[in-house]
Order: sequence, then structure tokens, then C-alpha cells
Amino acid sequence: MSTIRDVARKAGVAISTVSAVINRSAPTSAGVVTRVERAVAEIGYMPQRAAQTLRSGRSRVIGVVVPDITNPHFSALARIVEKECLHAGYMTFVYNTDEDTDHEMRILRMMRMERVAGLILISTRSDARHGRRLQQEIHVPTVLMGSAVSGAPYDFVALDDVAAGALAAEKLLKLGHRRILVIGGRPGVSSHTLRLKGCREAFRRWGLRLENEQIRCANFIADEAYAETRHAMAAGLPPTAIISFSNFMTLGAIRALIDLGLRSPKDVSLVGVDNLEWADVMRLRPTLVAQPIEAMTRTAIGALLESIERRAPPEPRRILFQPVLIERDSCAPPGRAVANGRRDL
Amino acid sequence: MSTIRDVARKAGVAISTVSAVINRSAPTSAGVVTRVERAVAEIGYMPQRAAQTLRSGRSRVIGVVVPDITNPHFSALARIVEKECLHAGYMTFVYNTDEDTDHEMRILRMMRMERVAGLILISTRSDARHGRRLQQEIHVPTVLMGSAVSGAPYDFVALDDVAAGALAAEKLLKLGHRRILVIGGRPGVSSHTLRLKGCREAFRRWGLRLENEQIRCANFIADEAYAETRHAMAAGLPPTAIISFSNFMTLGAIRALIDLGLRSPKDVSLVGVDNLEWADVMRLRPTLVAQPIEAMTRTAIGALLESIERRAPPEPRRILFQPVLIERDSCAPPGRAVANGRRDL
DNA sequence: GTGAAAGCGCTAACAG
DNA sequence: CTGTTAGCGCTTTCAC
Repeated sequence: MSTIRDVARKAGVAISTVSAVINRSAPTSAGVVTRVERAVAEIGYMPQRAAQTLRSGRSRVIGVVVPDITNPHFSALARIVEKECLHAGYMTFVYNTDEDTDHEMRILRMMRMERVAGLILISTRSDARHGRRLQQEIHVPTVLMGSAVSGAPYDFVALDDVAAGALAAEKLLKLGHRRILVIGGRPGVSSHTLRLKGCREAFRRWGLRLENEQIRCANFIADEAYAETRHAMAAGLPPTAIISFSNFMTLGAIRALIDLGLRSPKDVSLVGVDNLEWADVMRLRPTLVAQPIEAMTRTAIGALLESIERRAPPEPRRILFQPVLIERDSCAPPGRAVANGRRDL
Repeated sequence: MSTIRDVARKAGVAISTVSAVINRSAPTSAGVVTRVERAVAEIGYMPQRAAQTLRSGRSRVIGVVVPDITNPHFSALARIVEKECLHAGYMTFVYNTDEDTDHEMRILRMMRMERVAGLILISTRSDARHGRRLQQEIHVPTVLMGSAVSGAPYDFVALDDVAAGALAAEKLLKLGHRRILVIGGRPGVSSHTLRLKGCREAFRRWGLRLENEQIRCANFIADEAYAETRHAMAAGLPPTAIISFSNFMTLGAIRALIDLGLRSPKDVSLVGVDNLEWADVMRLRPTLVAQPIEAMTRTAIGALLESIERRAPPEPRRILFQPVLIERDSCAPPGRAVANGRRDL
């Protein structure tokens, strides 16, 4: 593997000139540039990142920490981050927490060892104690996505979760549903808490109350949502409608409904939060509250790169995006079938 | 950020001793070990990877190059690689080629700059010219997955594509289908070519011939498969069955069939290659030829780590896994509906 | 076991 | 613009 010295020798210039040409870090004459570039090409020289990083103290790598890359929501996010970063000359380390806080910490420590230049973090908890641990582990510009963390001084880019919860609940309330089951995520995660808050507020606006018995937490896991749905529908007085707080849980609920031989919206209505790419080929075409994932991610990475470049960390910003209701076939007034021109389930 | 000197000073030992303790690279007494470890903990010391890499010439990072992380097949793969690598003390760089050969080369060059210790590569082409370019760009142990590359001296771990193609075709042929449309991937990619070969062989075994008009390449892209399906089904004499060579293309075909108001297996049968996690909640529950993705990936990463550790690159191996037919509701004899106890479409 | 010392390849500062 | 130089933090000899 050739070094910068070889290039300098070949091009007949000084080492520092080669460095200047490569990094455009000092003015260079056109003639020198071409000579250096030719030498680089001939030798097949590539700067050694480890040496650059060691010497400069900056790493040109951004860490992306997500719950589960297998979830289309996060793989879409990772994809966008990768592209934007590449464009800005950064590479990305993508890691999964599996929604496990200890593992999150372990990954953050690894990221620190790698001296990543910045972090995009979808954290597993939102409490202040977690915020403190985060600050202990993180020493680089960071933007939080998805769920906020109390007291953590980082930019936060996410869906307006209160609005999302409200949108889902309103849709059902308006149709006349009252016995609504909410399949929530995980207590302690702001996206769960705030969506729930949105639901509660919607109920209140209708002069109603969302009772605790109507809320079941499925930890954002499809199988748990499946179990909760089956259990709820088997009860003496089953819900007439279901709200699910995430894509995988919506899928779990759909599977449960199908396995029970229930139809939607005839037997039960359903609204899920998060987009589902192939919703329209499903037996039960769910009405969904979608997030503008691309815009959100671009904004996040933009904010991150900005705070990396000008090294002074600013006042933490909170940037919220509005959810969009995408209507399909899973909602109708309770207790009767609907004829909307589409066959359902 | 503290350095190894700080630790040495704090623990009252030599720098080289600290290094020996951390890397277990030389015998050390128990007393020294505890003293060093306490010092590390107290200071919060973390070795700087860039310095380790620079000095040792080894990087502890493995590059993973996939077509599209958004495809569940590849995100599952990435997940498994990440976990296995972490276990072995490696990190992973995951990058998307977007099925673009130039971009693949660009990524490989980046990987080289990063001095990755090894590569898991799902390449975009299989021809010998590509094999030569690969060898120019790659200078580390590598294992190819998914599609082979002619003349490239790397281990290859994949599905037995000929068997997969044959399995799909046999299933349909056995039911009596003759007008079968094959929605292929991309010419020049071995997974496409070999699956096609499998189909051809199956036809031959039945004394039939798969005509070129029956084959349409959709480049592994859902939208193109959608278009091909719509087009084929609108023809004067539409196919009675469809074979799709990848998960996204199967989804595209399903969407097309649904949009056309066609039912499966009543109007047309369908077999797809690749698993589809949520196949059972789809309007059209497709029979699929599945790959044992987890076993394949574990094998690949095992082979890679092995050739990284003992540095002599061995004879390239080819390890093939057998496909498994997962039957659902999308297959029946041509020209008549089937009553199998499940409602379809 | 210890301590000293030589770089890995690069950047950045400096005097010419 | 050039050439020289001093490290960045670590691993790895080597003599003790």
C-alpha cells in the first residue's frame, strides 16, 4: 500500500503539497494539482483514514443508532442518512439497539471508541435518568429522532406524536366508536407517551375519557400486538375499533384479526400509526397515520452536519413534523358493515 | 480524552504493560491486571481505534455491501452480520449499491480507504470482466453472497439457484400449467441466470421448452414486475401462472393482479422466490420458494472471519443452500378455481 | 514481568 | 509554493 511520500516523490513535490492538493487545504497551482493527481492515479494511492483520523482528531464517520434495521421505517431512515452523508463526505456506522437500553449504552460506547464525528440516535427511553447516562456516554454533536429524552441537550427531530395520536383517535371517535382499544408501544418512550396523550386529548374533546383498561402496551412488537388483539377480541365486550402505535404492531393486529376470522371494518375498525409500504395488497387494508420519514431524516442529518461543522453546539432545537392520515378500508361506523366499493378482508 | 499514558501513570505501570493487559497480548500478573483495570475504569479510558489501526495495520471493521438495505432480505442479512461480527470483536460498515455497478465500485474504493479487514459482497454483476475489476478494487478477504462472479477468487455462499428455479417451475408444471410467465431479475446476474436455468431444466424434464417470450426481466424491481404483470395479463392469451424471481417483484406482481381484479389461484397461479415475512396477511397469499437466510449468513460470516484470522487465503469455496417450498394459496391447476378451505384474494 | 523507544501515515505549522 | 519537522495514540520490539 503506497503512502503520501510515494506520491510526493513521484510527482516531484513536497509531502505537504500533496496533502494540500488532496484536502484542498491550501492554495495550489493548476500545474502542481495535475501532476499530483496523475501521480495519485498512477500509484493507486488512497489516503489512510486511520492516519488522517489520528492526526486530525476528526473521523468523518457518523453513527446511526436505531432500534431495528429490519423495520422498514428504520431501514428507510438509514438509507437516507447514508446517502446524505456520502454526499457530505461522511461514512455511517449503523447499529441496532433491539430496544435494549444496556445494549444502547454498549453501542454508544463503541461509537465513542470509534470517535464518530456525530450521532443520529433513536433512543430506547425518554426519562431524565437516561438523559444523564446519555450525556455521560456521548461527547459529540447528536440529533435525537423518534423519541425525545428529558434533559438531553440534543436537537430533536420527530413526528408530532400528540397530533398523530389525536388524528388516529379523532378518526374513530368521529365515526362513533367508543369502545376503542389502544395498542401502545412501551411506557417510558416519548413516542408512546405522546401518542397516548394525543388520544386522551381527542377523547376529552369529545367529552369522553380513555380508560386505562383500554390501553395495552405491546412494546412495539408485532407478536405482542397479535396477542393483545386476540385477547381483547375474545373478551365479553370486545372493542369496536383498534388504534395501533407502530407499523409492526399494526401488522400483528391485522394478523390476529385475520386469524380470528374477523373482518374490517365490518367487525372492527383499525387505525395504525406509521406507513406500511404494501398496505394496499393486504387482506385488511389499514387506514394509517403516516410520517414524512424522508423530510424528517433529511432535516435531522442537515442539523447534525451543521453542528459538526461549526463546532459550537447551539441551543437544542425541537423540530416536529405533521402526520398525514392515509385512508383505506379499515374504518367505518361501529356495529355495521360498510359498502365503499372495495371488498374488504 | 485520556490516553494509554494516563492509564499507565495512574496504575503505576509501563505503557507496554497497559497495552498487554488490554489486548491480552502478553502474560501479565493478576495484580497488575486489576490495577490496570481499575485505572481504566477510573479514568474512563477507551483505546483510540484510529491509533490502533494505524499502528497495527489491522482495522477490526468488516464491510457489507448489499443492493438495498430497504429490502427485508438484506436488512435481515445485515442484522445477522452485525451481531456475529460484534461477537467476534468487529464492527460493520453497511453500504447500498442500488444495483448500480459504478456505485458498487465507488463503495469498494471507500472500503479500501477504510482498510476494512474483510468484505461481504452481494455484487451487481457476474461476468468475468466484473470479476477482474473486483480484484483490482478488493485487497482483503471477501465472501460473495447472492450472486457469483466469474473468475473472482472469493468464497461464495448462496442459495442453490438452479434448484430454486426448478422447484418453482416444477410446482406449476405438475399442476398442469404450460403458459407460464417468468418474471426474471437482471440478465448478467447469476442468481437470475441460474434460476432461469433451473426453470428451463424443469421444462425440459417435462418434455417442454421455456420460450424467450415467456421470460420478462424486471431487474428485481417491484414496479417493473408490476408493469410486466399487467402487460402480460392484458395479452390475448394471458399466462395461467407466474413465477417471480425475487421478493419485491413478487409483491409487484401481486399488486398488479389485485389492481386487475384477478384472483389467485382462480385466475392465475403464482410462485415467488424469496420469503415474504407477511405473506399470510396478504390478499393473495403467495406460495414461495424460501431461502435459509440466517444459516447462509452465519456460514458466510464464519468463512470470512476464518480467512481473516489465518491470513492465507485458501482455495475459494462454493457453499450452496437448498431452497424450501412454502405452500400457501396461490397455486392450483389452470383454468379452474380450487377450494382449499381458505378464501383467496 | 518492566521501561524505553521506534515508528504506523498523516496534518499542520513554520521558515524559506 | 517547498521542505522540514513535530507529533496524534498506540503496538511492538528489545534489553533489562
